[in-house]
Amino acid sequence: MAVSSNDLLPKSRQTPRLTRHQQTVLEILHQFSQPASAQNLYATLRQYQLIGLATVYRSLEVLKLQGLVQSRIDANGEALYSLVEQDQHYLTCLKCGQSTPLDTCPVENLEAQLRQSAAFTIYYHSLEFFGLCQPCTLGQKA
Amino acid sequence: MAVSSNDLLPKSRQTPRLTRHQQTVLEILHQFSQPASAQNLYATLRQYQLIGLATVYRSLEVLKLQGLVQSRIDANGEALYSLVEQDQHYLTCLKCGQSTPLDTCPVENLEAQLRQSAAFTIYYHSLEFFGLCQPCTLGQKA
DNA sequence: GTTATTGCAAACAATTTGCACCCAC
DNA sequence: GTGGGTGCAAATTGTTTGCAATAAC
Repeated sequence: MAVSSNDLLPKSRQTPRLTRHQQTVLEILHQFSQPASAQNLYATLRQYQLIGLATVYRSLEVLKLQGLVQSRIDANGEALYSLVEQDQHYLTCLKCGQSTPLDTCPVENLEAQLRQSAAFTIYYHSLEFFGLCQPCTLGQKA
Repeated sequence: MAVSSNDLLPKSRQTPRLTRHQQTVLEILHQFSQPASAQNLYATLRQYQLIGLATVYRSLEVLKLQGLVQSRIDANGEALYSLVEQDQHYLTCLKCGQSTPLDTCPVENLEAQLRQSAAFTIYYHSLEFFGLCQPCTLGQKA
């Protein structure tokens, strides 16, 4: 575990006081290069320390409220969590459920614009295109 | 029920053969101006005909696969369904969970661009900004 | 007739909650 | 000591599935 969780805290917003568990959750998320489910995080965290599944959920909830962690729901209805620094732009197939990350972010301008407005404090955004991937369009998959 | 469900079918894609229930689901969704939960749709449909909750879910699943209906998960983890013609751009508060629709769509260009590529058939997209609304930023709510 | 669709009830699984215990300050 | 954080197990709840009855063609 090479990364100190302090490195993961944004300087801009008021530094929250995080518990040990919350910090470890951040660290694990940082080590994962992909969004992970709560159950997945739980299994991983268990290797390092005694922790309950409920605590994982509670920690993720706190971290989301801090704007440090974001989540999206995958094709199985399971929530996938990731650090807000990571991409949230996907092409998602309605049939096979596979999500392919997009490298372009076409909304940065609007986001900057919205940030100006005092009416809402933006932490992050999510953009997803839904449809059929090529194999599913051709009827090759379930 | 003034709207025939045939009016709700896009001419572009191959016309799917919809069951009576699936058609009624489309009609109800059309009457609702806002996204509705499956349970909500179920209650409404019950006023018109005998139908099971499972059938509502199964119908929505079929309609989603046709690209006629889209869903998103609200703050309570409940799926909200709507016709694809309707907006899918929100400002969502992480604290109180309220979603405010945006009127601008900054991604139409990219979507048109992506449609060119044969690698993915786009039905619709969803764009969501997450953060705190003004009352929650000021700590006035929960 | 054959096949897909349906309603109902039971099953499922992810998430949340109650509560006693423990730790930090 | 006091308040929040925690683990565990039970409860909750949206959604899915098994299956016999039914409708569609």
